[in-house]
Formats: sequence, C-alpha cells, structure tokens
Amino acid sequence: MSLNDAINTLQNHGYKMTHRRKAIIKYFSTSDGYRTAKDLYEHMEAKYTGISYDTVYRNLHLFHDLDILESTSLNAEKHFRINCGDHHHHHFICNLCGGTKKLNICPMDDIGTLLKNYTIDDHKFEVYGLCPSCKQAS
Amino acid sequence: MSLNDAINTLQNHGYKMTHRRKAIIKYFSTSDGYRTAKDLYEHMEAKYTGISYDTVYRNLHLFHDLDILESTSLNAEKHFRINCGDHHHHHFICNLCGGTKKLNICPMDDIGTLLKNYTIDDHKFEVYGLCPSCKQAS
DNA sequence: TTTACAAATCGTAACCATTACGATATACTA
DNA sequence: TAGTATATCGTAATGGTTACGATTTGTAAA
Repeated sequence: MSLNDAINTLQNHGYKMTHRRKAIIKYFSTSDGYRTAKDLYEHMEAKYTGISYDTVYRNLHLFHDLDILESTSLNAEKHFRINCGDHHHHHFICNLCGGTKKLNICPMDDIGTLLKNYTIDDHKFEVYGLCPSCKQAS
Repeated sequence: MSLNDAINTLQNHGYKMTHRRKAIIKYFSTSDGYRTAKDLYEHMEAKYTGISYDTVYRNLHLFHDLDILESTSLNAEKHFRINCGDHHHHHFICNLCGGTKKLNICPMDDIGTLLKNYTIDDHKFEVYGLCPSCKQAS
C-alpha cells in the first residue's frame, strides 16, 4: 500500500490527516519490514519531540483496523508492517532487521478436509532467519 | 510427551524434582492445548497458595529450554503447551479454549529454492478458529 | 478568513505480562 | 541425618501497552 492509498483510506473513513499520521504512514510505506511500536516511537521522537505513546499506539491500532498496516506477534511483542495489498501471501522475516520477503505459497491450499468440523478464522505462515545482507554482515 | 518422559528429562539434566514442578508438568501433560502463564498460575495457586510468579516463569522457561514445552506468541502473550514429541507437524489452535489439533502438512516441504540466499532458523504455521466443541457452544 | 467543534494529541498514570533478587526452604547426596 | 546446591518465596522493578483529563489541531460551515 502506497502513501497515497493510505491517506485516501483515512480520509474516506472520515479521519483527519495530521502531520503525525502522515509521518507514521511514510515511515512504514518506505520500509519493507516489520517494526515495533518502540521503533516507530523513536523515529517519530526525532521529528516530533515529546510525542505521546498514546498517539503512537492509537494510530497503530487505527491503521491496523483500516488494513493500512498488518501485524504479527514475535517474542510477545507486536510488530507492524505496511499492508502489502496485492494477493494473499506470506513472509520470510529477518530476525535481525525485520526485513521481509514475499513467499508465494500458502499451506491453506493443501488443508483439504483436515479441519472439516472446525471454523477457520485465520492462519499464519512465517519463516524466520537471516536475510542475505544480515547474513553477510554477521 | 508424557509425565514420566518429562520427569526423566529433568532428572537426566540434573534438575531437582519438586512438588511444584511435578504439578506443572501434570497440568500441561493432561491438557492438549496452549495455556498462558496466568492460566498456570491460577491452576497452581489453588493447590499451592502463595506460589510465586518467579516459580511459574522460571519453570516455564526451564521446561521450554528442555523441550518439555513448546511455545507460541498470541496477541503479544506467550502461550505454552506440552511438546508433542512425535515427528514434525503444526497445529490448529482454538481461539476460545486454546485446544489444538495436529496438522500433518508443512509448507516448508514446498519452499524449494525460494529462500536460496537466506539462512532459515525457524518457521511457524498455525491455523486459528473454533474447535468443534467451542463452535457448538457459541 | 474566521469561527466552532469534533477529533487528535499531550502529559502522565495505570495496567498487565514478565523479569529479577535477597532471604528462606527444600530436594538430593553422602 | 547433615550439608549443600538448588528451588521457592515475597516483593520490587521492568517493559510493552492502555487509558484519560486537559489542551491543541484539522476541517467544515459561516
């Protein structure tokens, strides 16, 4: 999802476009990887001294609800990335830099009747390790 | 993993077998599902009034390190279950009761050369929803 | 442009899961 | 049964997250 798509989504839902919101979306839309609330806070703090955690978390939740961001839970901490938008896929996630790589396979294609009497709400497939550049650096 | 397997594992590694440890292992080995530290604490508190969080968390970590328990991170909270032990597989996890069902498919079988220059450390495939009994109850 | 007001942010405190540590109790070994 | 290393308790601290009254800001109407 691009910066403009995200801005449109916000405005179409009647939310105000603030400087902080634009900066948050910019932060995620220009980086292909998962970031924590703390990562975002520190990035924002540089430009908006004294920014409140309330602002950071409220907007992370809002953007997640609007599908501008997607999230995953790693080591009991939430991580966020810009929503890829295009058709369903999963990710490799680098343990060091949070960078991602798209994986165009989905195990649900093969789930068949394994969960016949179950209600399926969601699923997660993630591969963890080191991306080529972190691998080389370490 | 059975209660006895877990006790042997502990003793083979030189750890003491305490009443609390036995009760913790029993709690997990007799329930097929994911439980939080709080779930365990409340279960233990009934029998061992005033049990310390230190005891709960220290043993959860120890058991995890010894592969007696496996863990997953859901909604930024760690959940634990007894290690299944038999050959590699994944789980359906019920959003209400934490119960699990084994899924004998693994997307890594199809990963091919998708991550050629990457180091792969770990992966996760989980399906979430309602198990048949929670589905009926709700 | 200015005004008016709903919405967003700040400053800060509280909450919850988790970790940590000195003092005490317990399991195991000899 | 005694000695010692280890486990537990009691409690405080930490880190991520949530919450809220007071203030500021974006937007739309005048």
